[in-house]
Amino acid sequence: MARARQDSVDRHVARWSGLLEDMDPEVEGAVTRMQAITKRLRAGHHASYAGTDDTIEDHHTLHALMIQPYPEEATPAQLADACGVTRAAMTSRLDRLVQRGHATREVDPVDRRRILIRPTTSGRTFWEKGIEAGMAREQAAFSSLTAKELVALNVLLRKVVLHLEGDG
Amino acid sequence: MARARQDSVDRHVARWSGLLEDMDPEVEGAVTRMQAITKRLRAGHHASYAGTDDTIEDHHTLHALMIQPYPEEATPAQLADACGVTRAAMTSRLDRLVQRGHATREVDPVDRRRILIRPTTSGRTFWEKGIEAGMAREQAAFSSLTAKELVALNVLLRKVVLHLEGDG
DNA sequence: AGACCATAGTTAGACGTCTGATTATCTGTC
DNA sequence: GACAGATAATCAGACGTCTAACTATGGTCT
Repeated sequence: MARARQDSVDRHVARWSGLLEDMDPEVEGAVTRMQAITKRLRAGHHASYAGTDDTIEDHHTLHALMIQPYPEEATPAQLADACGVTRAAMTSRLDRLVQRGHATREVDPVDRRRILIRPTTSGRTFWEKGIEAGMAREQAAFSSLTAKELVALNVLLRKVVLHLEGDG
Repeated sequence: MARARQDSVDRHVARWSGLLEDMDPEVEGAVTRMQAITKRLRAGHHASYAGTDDTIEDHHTLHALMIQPYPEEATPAQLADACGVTRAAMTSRLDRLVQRGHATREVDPVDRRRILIRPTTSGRTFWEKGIEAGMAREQAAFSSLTAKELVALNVLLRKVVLHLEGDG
């Protein structure tokens, strides 16, 4: 039976597992690997916008807008929740998005405290191009897993996420 | 056979999988779940230092210092690599660490361009206390998985990491 | 020795996010 | 109708990181 090769995380965990007797190497390995994978993906996404006026944050905001139940309209608060950032952060994200012509701000005539954000044609084009490239990078990152392994991975991750979400 | 319950990621992926025909829901699910898990862990670590003068970054820096091959001595460049931040960022991290009495800066007498960082007694205490609490949070996050499942998870993640590391 | 390039650390300025305060609008109650 | 409290968005100030430029020291080659 072929023993799997060691990755950098195995070496990392081995180095300090001796110092800490109550450490679970499998937990530390899982945490460290997930951090490494997500960090790598984030760096890849970010790098793909280098040299342009747009950023990965712009794209993420626009993505949240496009997949809303009403895809042509959302409030800053909804987008902030969808993106997992504060409303203050969303304000400055929207400043950029509007300034670059990817979205519009409009006061809600029904409730004038609210602002309605809508994508422009330019915004939709930007989103579509970016989403394809982003998915390609993510699929490349997981190309070493078979379809079955990918399903198994999600079964395990889903258990963790459900637990973190409070077991509902 | 019991169908696993849906988590928020299932709903998230389902909502926009209709809009994008060339999306792989399993890849998107794995990416989104890993991001959710690491983000939650990061928030937990960060929150555990709220109300103190120390930060999770201080602790991470000190951790890198403690697990170096020569655990009582490292250069800023080594720590920056170990922490995955730039040297500029490490400079300001070390400013804080030294100012708070957790580490010392010393010019290397052999190569006077280099600075040697060493932990103080206070730094070691801070590291030990934090590492225990941090591991407890991580183990709690993965407590819904059995030991076998945790191993299986790492087998899958290791394949991904090895691939990202260039297959060596 | 002197010129040249590489290396280690720091500094300067920008960016994105955060917390907490502020302004404007809506809702419910007297 | 007026007032108190809730809600939506924004603003102000701080923090941590980044890139790029800068200073100081070490190594190499003629």
